[in-house]
Amino acid sequence: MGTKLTSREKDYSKWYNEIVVHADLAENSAVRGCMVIKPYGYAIWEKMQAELDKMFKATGHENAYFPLFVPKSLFEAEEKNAEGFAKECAVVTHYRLKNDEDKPGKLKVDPNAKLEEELVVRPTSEAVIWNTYKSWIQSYRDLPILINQWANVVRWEMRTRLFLRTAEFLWQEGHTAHATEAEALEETKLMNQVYADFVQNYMAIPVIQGTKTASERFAGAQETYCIEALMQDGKALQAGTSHFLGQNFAKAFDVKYATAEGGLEYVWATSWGVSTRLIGALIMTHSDDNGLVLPPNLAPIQVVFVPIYKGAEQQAEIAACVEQMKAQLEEKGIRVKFDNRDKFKPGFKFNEYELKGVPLRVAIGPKDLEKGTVEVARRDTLTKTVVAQDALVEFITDQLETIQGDLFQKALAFRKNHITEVDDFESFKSVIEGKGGFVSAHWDGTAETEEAIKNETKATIRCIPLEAKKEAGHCVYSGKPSTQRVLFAKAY
RNA sequence: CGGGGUGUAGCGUAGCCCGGUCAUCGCGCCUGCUUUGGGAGCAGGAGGUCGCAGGUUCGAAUCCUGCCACCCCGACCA
Repeated sequence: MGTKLTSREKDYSKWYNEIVVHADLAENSAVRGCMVIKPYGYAIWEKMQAELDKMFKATGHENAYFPLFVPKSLFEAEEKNAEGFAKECAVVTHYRLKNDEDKPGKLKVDPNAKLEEELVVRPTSEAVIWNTYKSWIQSYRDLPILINQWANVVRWEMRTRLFLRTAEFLWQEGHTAHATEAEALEETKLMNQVYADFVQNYMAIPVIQGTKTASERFAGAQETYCIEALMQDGKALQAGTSHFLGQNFAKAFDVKYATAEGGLEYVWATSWGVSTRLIGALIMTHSDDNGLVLPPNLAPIQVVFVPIYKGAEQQAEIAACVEQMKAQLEEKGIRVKFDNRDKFKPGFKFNEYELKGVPLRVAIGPKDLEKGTVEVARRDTLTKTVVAQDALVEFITDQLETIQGDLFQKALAFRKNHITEVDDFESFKSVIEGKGGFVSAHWDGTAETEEAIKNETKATIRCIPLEAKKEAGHCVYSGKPSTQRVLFAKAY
């Protein structure tokens, strides 16, 4: 606390970091590239987990847990997947330390404790899971398998950033096995839709659903569906992916099932995941220079009461009044905090909860006690309204819903303003460099063009939107014919 | 791994070019009094091997050498 946030225009990255740190969400740990998620940040993640978990269960999935370590031989079984992740794997080579004879009090790796086979710390779990599925699947009666796991994974990224790209991160990964291609494809699309619903309805972040180009696809996937969000600085963020894995993993791990007709077939696979990166998306979508702005559906605290008083007697009087209102709100399922700490002044608390993004703040002092009112302040608009105490529950219920909707609409309007249709490469470059956001343009469908554009502009194809209308056009780079527009942007 | 930069109290920093009361300031922390409707004021106080190891010098935070760590840009990326 105590720091005024830097302006976004000057230094977006610093602005983001300050919100994360000062809003008490997370900080860098002593371990390179890793982050400590602090209680308030974790509470947001828990809320996200709870809502996602409900949605997974509602679509027929169950939770399970698989090991952190992947023996190298399993890891390399699916070649494309292994190749894609090889450069960022942490590897366990030994299982014991011993005293260092040369440096008293220090330890060293015991060379005699070298593992026969190295263990890869999972960057994703397809390999261990498919190796397990092999023993679970014999018949069509065993299918489908619809499993999700909540876990941590490690990807040894060169450059890290709190929430957006940490060396270790928390996520969920769904791994399903199906008898038919059509069913697996349906599952892939279903989970893409679940993600879109969650991110839009709970996080109030508008997303574009689409598929990835071959070069941006998940390593080992035949098709990657994604949701792409747009941050306030005009850069795109991949918010969640759902992969159709075809029979790649079934073949790599030899997972076959007996069909009803007596044949033997490889099973079809999907995997899908979202991570703590979503918290990063939340921050960069809604926050302002006063700090975090949380959508009511996810806020760990939806309403905070701040008392204003002189002396213990008045404090007690106000506390009694607040407790009553608090109970009424909690009865409606609203998450309420009463900050009755005597060590901090009201002004300090006002700023603190703004920094933390609590959607509504209720201030109550002697004047209110007299008149039977309270002052309600909205975090997103920073506006204040005086409300009668007996109308408070209704007012707050209504406001929470309004804020949720307004946040989404505001972000949606911003995104609409930042999707620019472009038909020539000069405009393409100037939009990417200047205004930012998504550029909707024709593309000839080749990896070469995609690569060339990336090299010249740093913009990548974020997705081929599911809802793109078919229209004849010419590739913005090569001039070759194209049938639909795709979305380009600079991305995180 | 290529290119650039930085390491001074819990955090953020001044000083370094030009060696000499230089260890500076802000936030935070502790104590006391006054305060409490938008980040309180005053007074007092605690806290530092100036990244590490050498070297030059009468004298090094400052100059030289070597390490180490971190940050930024690139390649990679949920």
